[in-house]
Amino acid sequence: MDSSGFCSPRNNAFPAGLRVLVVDDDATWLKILEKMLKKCSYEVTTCSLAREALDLLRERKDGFDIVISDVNMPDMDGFKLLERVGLELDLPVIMMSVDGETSRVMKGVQHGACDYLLKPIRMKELKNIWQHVLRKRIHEGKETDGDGLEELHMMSQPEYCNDYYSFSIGDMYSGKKRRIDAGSKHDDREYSDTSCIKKPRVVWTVDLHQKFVKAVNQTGFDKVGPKKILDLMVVPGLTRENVASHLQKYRLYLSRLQKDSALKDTSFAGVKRADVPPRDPAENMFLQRPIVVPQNDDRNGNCGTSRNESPVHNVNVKIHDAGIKEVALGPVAEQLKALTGDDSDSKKRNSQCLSSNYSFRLPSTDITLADYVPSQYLWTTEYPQIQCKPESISHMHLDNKFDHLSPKVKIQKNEQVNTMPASSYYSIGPANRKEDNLADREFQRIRELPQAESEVNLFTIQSESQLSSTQQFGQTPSPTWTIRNGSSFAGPILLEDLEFAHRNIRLSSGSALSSEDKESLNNVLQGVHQPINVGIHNGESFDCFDPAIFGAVTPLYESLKFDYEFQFDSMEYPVLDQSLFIV
DNA sequence: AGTTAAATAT
DNA sequence: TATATTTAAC
Repeated sequence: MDSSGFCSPRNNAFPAGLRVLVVDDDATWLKILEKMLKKCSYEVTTCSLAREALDLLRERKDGFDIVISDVNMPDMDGFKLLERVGLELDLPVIMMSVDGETSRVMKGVQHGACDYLLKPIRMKELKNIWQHVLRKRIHEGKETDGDGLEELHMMSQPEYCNDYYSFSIGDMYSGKKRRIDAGSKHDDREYSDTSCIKKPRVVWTVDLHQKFVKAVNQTGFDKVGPKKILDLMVVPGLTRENVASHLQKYRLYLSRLQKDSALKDTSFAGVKRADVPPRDPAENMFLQRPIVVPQNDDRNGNCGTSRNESPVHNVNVKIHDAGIKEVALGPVAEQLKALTGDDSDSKKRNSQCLSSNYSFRLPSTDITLADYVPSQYLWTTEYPQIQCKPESISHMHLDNKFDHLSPKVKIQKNEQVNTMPASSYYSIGPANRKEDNLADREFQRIRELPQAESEVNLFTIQSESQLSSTQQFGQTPSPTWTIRNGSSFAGPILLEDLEFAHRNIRLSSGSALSSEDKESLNNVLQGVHQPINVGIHNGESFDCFDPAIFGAVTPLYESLKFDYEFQFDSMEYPVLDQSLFIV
């Protein structure tokens, strides 16, 4: 009604401040509640004494919209206060206490409490208290038009204004206000029923996911829980449930990888993987490394899309001052087993199976990238950092000014293995160009190869560069890479396959390819469902960040493990889309 | 609180 | 239709 500020026209602007009076003798709780309520964009007044509260309410008759009061208070029973308020002011009152003793709750309700909250109180509970105000008004038939309703509706999506954080959940909501204009169509039931309040969906941007992974890594993979991650992430508005959900998905993705790799192992006749000395499971976290990408003009990290567009397109990527863009790398398949171990003593066993040596061998023929690269895995980042999912390829073509630099690679849509990121965006961009003689030589070689042969050599060459990379790491070079034709890949892990393929694509197109080369690449990558513009451009470097190698390179691994800001000298060790798991 | 699975939204 | 995310349930 008019008496309430939050409902009146003058308070049209969001966030509308529902005026809440909090009464609690416990100063700590008072503080906490105040903070939480303010986060909800409410106008908060606190009071440590029931009598004081009563006085305040009487004094400012129309100064509050709702009262939240603790049950146990020294000077006056919370129920009494409740009674008084109900009698004198007819304001909705929410009672709260630490215990949920039925009789108390009952009493509270009987005395007219519109709700009974148990401490600790969650944000979402507070967030929705406005409903009580509205409901009461509606029931009293005092609301006139839908004016107040719409305003209230907006409040269901409070913005968390916190200067401290670079972004808030509010920013991540897909269509922040998408529902508002549709408000007129909603019927009253939606507003009077608590269960109808829809929670804005959290969009797991690259940025957010990075935080997530970082948190996971900080704790230790086998120890993390949603709560811990949530705390570590420090993202206002994000809930434990959100994190739990993401974690679930993450694990699912990982286990899928594992399963696949296991399958491949089985079909891997003859060659057996040599187990490496077990390491601390805690070590077997996701490998994470920044992908360093030269940045052109897009410095704000919003790649190619504006806030208004579908959230999925809104990929946030951290950009360093130097104009470097980095994207978190996801997990390496090899290390997944630790995660998904379902048995009690999984730790021990995991530590053993985690880091195995890979020995691929391979026939160097009949390779079809299409067999190894599900379309979902295609990264589509291009120079002026444009990201899009496969379905949006056409857009990208339109947008990509550097289109001509990238060969059009067509990839066949594959089975749905490891499709963690159906709607994921890979930001695999070109790494900084640093002199890589080896790479140059290889490019050169590719260019010189006859077309037919070059197809085959894509892999061979890769294997060599791989080898050299390994050596750079001070590793014992891994055996020759081998790829079988057909659907069975000699390698142990799918992720690797993908990465491998990726690398090869990049390798093959990383240099200024001749038209023949492009053509041949197209031939290799045939079977097409959707034309994909693989974001490749000149100066791309090679990636040698391979699990096979990594598994054995403890030192390096260690150095990377927790260091996300670490400016990886990635020019040498280009990147892999471990960011596969970007949602 | 952590997980898992069902329900929804996109 | 397939996924991503939220809810509910264990």
